[in-house]
Amino acid sequence: MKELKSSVQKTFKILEYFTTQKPEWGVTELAKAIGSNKSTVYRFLADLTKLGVLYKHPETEKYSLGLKLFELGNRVQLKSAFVDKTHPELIEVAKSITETVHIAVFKNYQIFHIDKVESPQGLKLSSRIGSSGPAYSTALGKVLLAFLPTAEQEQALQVIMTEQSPIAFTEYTITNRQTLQKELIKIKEKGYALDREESEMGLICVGIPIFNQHNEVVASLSASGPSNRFKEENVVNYVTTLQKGATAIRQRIDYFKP
Amino acid sequence: MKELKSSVQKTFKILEYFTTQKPEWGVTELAKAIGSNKSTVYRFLADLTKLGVLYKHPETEKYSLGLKLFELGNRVQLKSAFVDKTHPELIEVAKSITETVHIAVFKNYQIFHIDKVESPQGLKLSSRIGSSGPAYSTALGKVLLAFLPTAEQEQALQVIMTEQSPIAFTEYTITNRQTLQKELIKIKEKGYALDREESEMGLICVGIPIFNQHNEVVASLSASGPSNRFKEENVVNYVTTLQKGATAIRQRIDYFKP
DNA sequence: AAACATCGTTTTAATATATGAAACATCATC
DNA sequence: GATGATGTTTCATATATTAAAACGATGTTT
Repeated sequence: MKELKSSVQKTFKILEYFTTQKPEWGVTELAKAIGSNKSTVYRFLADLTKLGVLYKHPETEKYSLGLKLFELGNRVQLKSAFVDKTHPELIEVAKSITETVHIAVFKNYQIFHIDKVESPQGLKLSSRIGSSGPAYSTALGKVLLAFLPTAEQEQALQVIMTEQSPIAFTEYTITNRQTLQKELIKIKEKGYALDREESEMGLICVGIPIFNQHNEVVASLSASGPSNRFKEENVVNYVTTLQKGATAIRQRIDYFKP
Repeated sequence: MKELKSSVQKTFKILEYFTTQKPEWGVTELAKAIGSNKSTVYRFLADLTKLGVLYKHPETEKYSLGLKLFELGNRVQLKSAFVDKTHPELIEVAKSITETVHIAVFKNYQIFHIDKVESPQGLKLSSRIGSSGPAYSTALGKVLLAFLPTAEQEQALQVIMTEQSPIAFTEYTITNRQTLQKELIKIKEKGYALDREESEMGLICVGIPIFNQHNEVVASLSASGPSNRFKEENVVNYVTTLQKGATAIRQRIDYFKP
């Protein structure tokens, strides 16, 4: 904590420790994890709790993220001006496809999941809304890359290949720049991206771009399911349904740009 | 800003200024509004932007709430352990009722909207997820109050009547403690609350409680619509459908307590 | 039941960080 | 090209933040 200059940074460094994997922390525990003084962390937690940013469990005395963050999170424009407007359409698409449907945007050279509607069927994905993931190994990511303006795509590929040093999650993951570039060209031609077990064995995914009324890619839409259920011959139908959804979304979001 | 001691408080005081009504701010403007120095606010905004908590529009140079808050907001347990699990059920209820459906919890003696599914029909409410509102003038609020343990209800009524000094939004709004208390008893007997234009003229609302597996009220569920469409004879049907939803939700949330 | 841990909380003086006035930069508009 | 409105940087000063230590409460071990 010595390296951090401003209290603002310290505040959010603390909040970042409250993850899905570890949503509850005690003072001492957290101070140890952050490598900071106990009383310093104590004061931060106390302050944040008073504001409702953290919640202190009456019995366990452990802290977790509070309603204030839920409140602020819902005020973010991406949520109020995009997700809220597109969600009903997502429900429609999911109903018609009967597989899990996702929307993602491109952020920091990664995909950022902003909404999903889960398949009513047993097998589901476990992606979290508000979570990030690699762009190179997913249909959502590849399609976002494919429809980026050339200069931006160049730069994105550069960053992905150098700073992220792609990991082969499965034997099908594309980790090579040339291969990815060719794939992106093909995606742009076909209008959709396919991910056949590139990020996880047994998982298949189709993704299409969502354009705003300036014809800029603003997000991508996907359907995904287990490989045994996700038949080759359905892909065309999925794409058609997704595109119908994308068109409807386009009407609703005006000139939105994330 | 002089009165505020910790930077944590200053940070969230700043974030609170980014509302739905005014989601974008410039430095000078915001400094004036807060009553603080320009360069101080500038540094806060710069720090917050670097962290992704705020977003600085490339052209307008204005600041707005950023994706980091969306991310953190989705990690709040109420969202990940409650809303995510209950949302599909909400969709079902809304589909079957064909009116807007809401879920709220009780917080700080107010109702806190945590999820909604809008009616596909033209006329809609404009409540925001993550927003608070009075408990005494809504079906969601009255039903939450009605099923509170006696001691807590006492205290809640006390706070509401003294600190909130109820406002008569319409001629039907209950602003009197005795009247409200009688109403709560009736609600508990009947098992549901009705709001006939008590918070807004032309708006009718039915609400029922959601219990967890310890039989504690954890939330309330409502259907609402314009008075011309919302016929008396449908209320029973609505209640039945809502209760079916509440039962399904109860299964999914285990012993959740907000 | 005494001794020992472990946790949250409070206190303190030392110091690092936040502050605000002023100057500067950039951009419109007049 | 002067004027006024932005955002941004600088710097001495004031002040909030820091960390060690002590405290109190609770639970665990011997």
